[in-house]
Amino acid sequence: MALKLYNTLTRHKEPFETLETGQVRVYCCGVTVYDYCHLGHARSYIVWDTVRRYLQWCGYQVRYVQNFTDIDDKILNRARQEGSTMQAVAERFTQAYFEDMERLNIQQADAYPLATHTIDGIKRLIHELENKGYAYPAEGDVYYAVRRFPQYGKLSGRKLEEMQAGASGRVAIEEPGVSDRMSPKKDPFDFALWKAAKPGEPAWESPWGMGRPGWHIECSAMVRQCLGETIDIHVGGSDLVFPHHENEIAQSEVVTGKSLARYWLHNGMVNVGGEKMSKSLGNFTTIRDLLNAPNLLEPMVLRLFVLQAQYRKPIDFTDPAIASAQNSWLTLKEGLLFGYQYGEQLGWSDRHDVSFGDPACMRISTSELVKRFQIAMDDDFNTPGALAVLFELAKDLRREGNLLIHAGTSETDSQALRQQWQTLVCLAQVLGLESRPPMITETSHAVASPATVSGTGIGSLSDAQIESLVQQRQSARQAKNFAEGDRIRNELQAQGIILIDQPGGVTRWHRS
RNA sequence: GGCGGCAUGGCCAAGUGGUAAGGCAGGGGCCUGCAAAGCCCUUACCCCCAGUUCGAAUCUGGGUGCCGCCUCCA
Repeated sequence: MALKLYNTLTRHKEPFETLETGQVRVYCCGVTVYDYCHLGHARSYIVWDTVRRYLQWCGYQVRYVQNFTDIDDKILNRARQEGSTMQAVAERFTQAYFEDMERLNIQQADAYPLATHTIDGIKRLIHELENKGYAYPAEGDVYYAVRRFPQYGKLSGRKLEEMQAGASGRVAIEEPGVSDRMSPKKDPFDFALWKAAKPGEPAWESPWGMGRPGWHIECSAMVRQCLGETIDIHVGGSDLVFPHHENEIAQSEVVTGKSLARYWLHNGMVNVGGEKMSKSLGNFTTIRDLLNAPNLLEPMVLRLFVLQAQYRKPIDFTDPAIASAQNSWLTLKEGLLFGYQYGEQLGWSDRHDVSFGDPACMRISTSELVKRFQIAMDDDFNTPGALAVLFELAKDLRREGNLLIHAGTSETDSQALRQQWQTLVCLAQVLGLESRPPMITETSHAVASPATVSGTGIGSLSDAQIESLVQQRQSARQAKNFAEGDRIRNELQAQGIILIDQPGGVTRWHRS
């Protein structure tokens, strides 16, 4: 049993080996903070959070670093539009990022370096590149001379000769007189390490004049500063493979003479109608738009939606897909809440302990199901396979719960059920899927002993009123007056009271 | 044009040589006055063609279709 990961660098699944025993250093490319995060971002960070959780569960000590790009043309444009400043825009959307991620149960990184706080490291790196002859200044900019680095293209598997500069259609092919400023690049594939400041833009002093860093260089500087010269895992969206990660490698490896990362992992895109969700296409939905009114989607639905596909494959964001995930989550949630709902009835004496329901305090056996979960996750984080295990546990628990509600008892051993529940809670937590009751009160047994249930909802019937109506219905039914009996049941149902007729003429009830 | 990826039931999705996990949605039956719950049953020629093999969704070759990247990107 050993973890294997698909490494973009080699295009193979490889056994995972750490640089230092028991320690994993991970760098994740973060967002440019100029707008709210959309579902593409959600997927990426849910996936990497799950990878991190799994590594932790396997016993690794994980150091996880993720940057914020807080200087960029898009941020400046937004600031200009709003009559605001780059810093204000960046801070606002950084805050929004944290809010969104917290809802999705994404653990905080160990460090969040900012581009604007890494200027010294960036300048040092550029300087070293310049000294080694890989960077050249031009009109206040500094460029990386891509053709000097023979290994350029090793991550994305391309050769400069085979690429068609400008094929994406986004870069104006430079023709004399067309652009207002001819690029001073010596080669179209060269990229900017440092950009000369335009009037009025934030700028830092440097040996090349007032300016600001290019995009790619910040990650090279941050990895080096926060994690060291070689890290275990570098992750990000598959759209970053080229040129961003390729450029990071070119920058870092020339300076250090060492590999930047052992494993490169890339997540697949979120599609809409078969096309990539992106800002430029305008087909994006922000995380908050999906989770806030009017959708009021539980954040775990989004998490589940993402984890139901293998992380490298594209997923299609559609209404039916979300509806399906929503129902799936309901099933899982019922299982996760099982202990809270039925623990008392099953005689779990520690139900009111603070640690009840805390996965950290649970001990799960190495059952067949846990092994299956592990085998799935060990295979390049096969979360759909892992989820199949969770569903088996949850569905089983749901069945037991139904039997407890409807029959009042279950054949299954209480401790066996407890083991199942704890296994589910623990494994679900590895995937970041969690649910706890909104509040636990002494009187919140939703089932089993109606007399102790307190009706607190506005306009709800008291227990005595309910009992009385149930009695009336019993009488009607005994008199074969089923119309009246059904009328009373419907009336109660409208108030959220569910009646269950049992063999022997006993009617149980509970609030839904 | 170059590089890479994908194609499995109504929808989603695992599975990389031995005869198809799981989720969602549906159908039928038992039980029940009706419900609820439970139980049982139920839907796949794995894009096409050729090949290798005792045996292929899984390997090889050739098609077809879709997607991503080729300096904004998660």
